[in-house]
Amino acid sequence: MSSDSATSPSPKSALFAQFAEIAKALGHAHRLTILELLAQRERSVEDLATAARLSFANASQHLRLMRQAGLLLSRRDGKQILYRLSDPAVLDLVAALHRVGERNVAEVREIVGGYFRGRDALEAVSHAELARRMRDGLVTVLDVRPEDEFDDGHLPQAINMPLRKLETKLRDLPKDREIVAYCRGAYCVFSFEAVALLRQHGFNARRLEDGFPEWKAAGLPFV
Amino acid sequence: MSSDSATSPSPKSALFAQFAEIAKALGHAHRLTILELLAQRERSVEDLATAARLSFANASQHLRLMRQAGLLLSRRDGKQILYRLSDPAVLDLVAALHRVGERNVAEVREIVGGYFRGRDALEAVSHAELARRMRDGLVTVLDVRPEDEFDDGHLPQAINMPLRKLETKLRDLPKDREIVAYCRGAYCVFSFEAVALLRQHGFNARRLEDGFPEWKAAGLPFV
DNA sequence: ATAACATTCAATCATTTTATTGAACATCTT
DNA sequence: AAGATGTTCAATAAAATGATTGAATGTTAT
Repeated sequence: MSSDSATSPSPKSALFAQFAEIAKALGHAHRLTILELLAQRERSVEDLATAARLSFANASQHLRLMRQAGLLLSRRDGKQILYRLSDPAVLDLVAALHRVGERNVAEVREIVGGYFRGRDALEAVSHAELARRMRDGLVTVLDVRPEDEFDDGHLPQAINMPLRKLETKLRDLPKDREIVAYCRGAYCVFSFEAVALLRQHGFNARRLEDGFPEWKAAGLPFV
Repeated sequence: MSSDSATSPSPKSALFAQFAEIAKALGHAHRLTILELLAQRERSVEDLATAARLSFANASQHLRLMRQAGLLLSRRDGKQILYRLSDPAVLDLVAALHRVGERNVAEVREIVGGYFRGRDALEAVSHAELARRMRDGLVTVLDVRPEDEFDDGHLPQAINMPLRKLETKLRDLPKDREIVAYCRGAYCVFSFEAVALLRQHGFNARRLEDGFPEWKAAGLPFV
């Protein structure tokens, strides 16, 4: 029996309470959505609210909470308040969360295996592999995020075709080179949909395993 | 404006809801305490409840919640139910949580800088460094966790002296070799207290940066 | 100054969590 | 079979969280 186990008094409990606040701040689907959006780039409250389909005040509330927990920082730019991730470590934290889910939660495995993997018979490309193939000039890189996110930063030489416009622009893509489509992150549906559509039309397409934030975080070059 | 940002329907929201459940399961100081205990080894409900100073039913409730979230697994052994971490990825997740806190939460920096760092003027030893110094036979390794945790697994050649017994056993330790004390993890107070005590008595003592679970997770040998 | 705008704050209500209690269940011992 | 033990379950009360509303704040444009 480790009777003296919890004998340690305040400092550790205080720490753990703080860590718990951080975890709580991650503990809501809307907040995870907001984090994914902010992983792409700094955004205003209004912007985030509409993108995440939340009311203004509600988005503001979630943002404040995450800022207090240390996940976000904000700055004022004119009338707007712009939020951003406080630290790349936040991306790691979210990634760790994803990994635990994928490995240990049946529901997650089902969704990932069923919906995501089902649409994507071929293996996805890791960012390291994509970087190599880009150096060798072997691939066309397709960014299927919304235009504004593309404008704010994207992979070198990537072509931006938001999913909705993709079908009308297919003629601009090469049939003889492999196309790698990427998006916001591992669970962003855009790139899955894009690859499915491209394959239907006879293109040789694959998906980047993760997304733009991870590419950036890995220290790979971007524009 | 990325008006089509949240157009993606169910699968992603369902995923994020699942991930949020995992984060929620981390979002309570008591649960983080339980996780730290379980990082050492498998434990029964009763054991955990007393170690974490919780009522039986309350501990059971927290455990069930974490199991449902995928953080823990349980098995029956006779009358007892033994819980354990479901996956080393859970350790990574907790570590990522700590890192975000240390880097971005003022309160955490204060506690760590004030209490923990204050007691430990010298730099802590990383597990990689300790492994090297152990190979070279340069250090005495001191495990200051409770006896039962030591019995269930510890660093090779480590001597177990739970904090309460340390003062009475000082004569058994060498004054001419460096002593490295370790404990449950980075925020386990035992090793800080131990090093402080040892230094007071003229020993050359340092702390292992993290703890036994991290040593194990790094693939280093243990008994 | 005044108006318009972006965001936060405060108050509210519905919902979810937490801790406690005591009963119920499964397993072992006798 | 009966009792003891370890754990879970169900019910409850107190506390925290989430979403909505409308007012308040700080900024820019007129």
